[in-house]
Amino acid sequence: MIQSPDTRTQILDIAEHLLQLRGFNAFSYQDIANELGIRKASLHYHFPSKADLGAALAERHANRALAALQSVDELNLTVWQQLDAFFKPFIELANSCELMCVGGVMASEYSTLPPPMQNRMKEFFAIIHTWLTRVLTQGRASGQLYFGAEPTIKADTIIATLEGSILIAKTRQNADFIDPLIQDIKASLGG
Amino acid sequence: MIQSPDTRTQILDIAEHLLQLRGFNAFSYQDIANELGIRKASLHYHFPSKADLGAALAERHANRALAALQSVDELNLTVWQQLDAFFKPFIELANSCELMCVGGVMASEYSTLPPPMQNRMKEFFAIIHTWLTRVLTQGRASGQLYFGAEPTIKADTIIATLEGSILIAKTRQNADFIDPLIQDIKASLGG
DNA sequence: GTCTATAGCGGGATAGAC
DNA sequence: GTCTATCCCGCTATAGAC
Repeated sequence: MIQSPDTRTQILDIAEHLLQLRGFNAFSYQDIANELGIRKASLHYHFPSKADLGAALAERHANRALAALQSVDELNLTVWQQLDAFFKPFIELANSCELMCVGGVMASEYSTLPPPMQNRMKEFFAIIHTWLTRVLTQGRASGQLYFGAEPTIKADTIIATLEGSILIAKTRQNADFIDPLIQDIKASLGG
Repeated sequence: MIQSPDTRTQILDIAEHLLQLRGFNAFSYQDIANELGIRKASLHYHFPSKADLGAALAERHANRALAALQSVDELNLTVWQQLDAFFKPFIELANSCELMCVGGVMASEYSTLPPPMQNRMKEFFAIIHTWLTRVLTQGRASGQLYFGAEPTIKADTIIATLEGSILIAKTRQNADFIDPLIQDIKASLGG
């Protein structure tokens, strides 16, 4: 049975979409209120300040990433399936040609964000980097992956490439390059 | 003999720095005026609207990139030296741990930018992609580079990785990873 | 070309009724 | 929890003196 999400969750969902579309500094409580169909003053009941809203967004995003990667771990997938699961959300964002990664947009606005948002954003990147480094390390040890660099560096390269691909898709309003680019990443891992 | 740049150029220089530090939507005419030591109203004499200023910034950046790459072409460098020259500005931005690439920050704010800025930003990326694709194509044809993907895709991968690296450095406030990451990119080209 | 002064808008945020 | 009403602020932009 599906119950409509509570108001707080709906606010977070709308805010997250606006964050990915425009960035944190370029959407307002008014924008959220318009979409949700309530008055902007009411939003302050749920999130007293925009910094509180931003911190909640960043925290939810880090928590979701951690949970999603732990779910992947529980599925007994092959290394290549694990990597595909990791790539998937980035590929979807690139294919949209308009949405930013929540982590990426917070990184690009870093210096203007309230400190709690900055810290949660760092957590997000630490989570995905740790996970990917571990998968790369295990994959190479088991002989399923072949690459020269240190796993921690390879993880940085891959995450940078995925984040950058989302930007490139926006600059071009076209994501035809994304599938062959993913193949290129896999080739660099011996795939 | 060094003459101090004209006011218009000084405005562009200050605005560019603020753009790289905070993004286009997060700096104001007041910020520029404070740094330049004149009143914000005076800025409108040089750039009637902020959209005009943004368009001038984006155009100058595209022109500079084109000129810089043409200069590299005239130096009779080896392919690897050409690539190093290409990587250099991205590496410097990553090492700053706080400045964004002008192109990258415009890409991340794309949907909120005035159309002339969007178009100049696309030009910038087209310029660097065209140049890098050509160098990769020639380098492989001459046997100096070895890689499997299409040169146009390899160029996308490299540009995405460089743009993403700048983001990663900001998330970590540390760029120790950047040199080995560059080595990893070179390794993917047979270096 | 730079100044003062100000218009006009939209932002985040609060008070208090319901 | 949501409303109306309001406050204060900073923003872009303009008018007109110098």
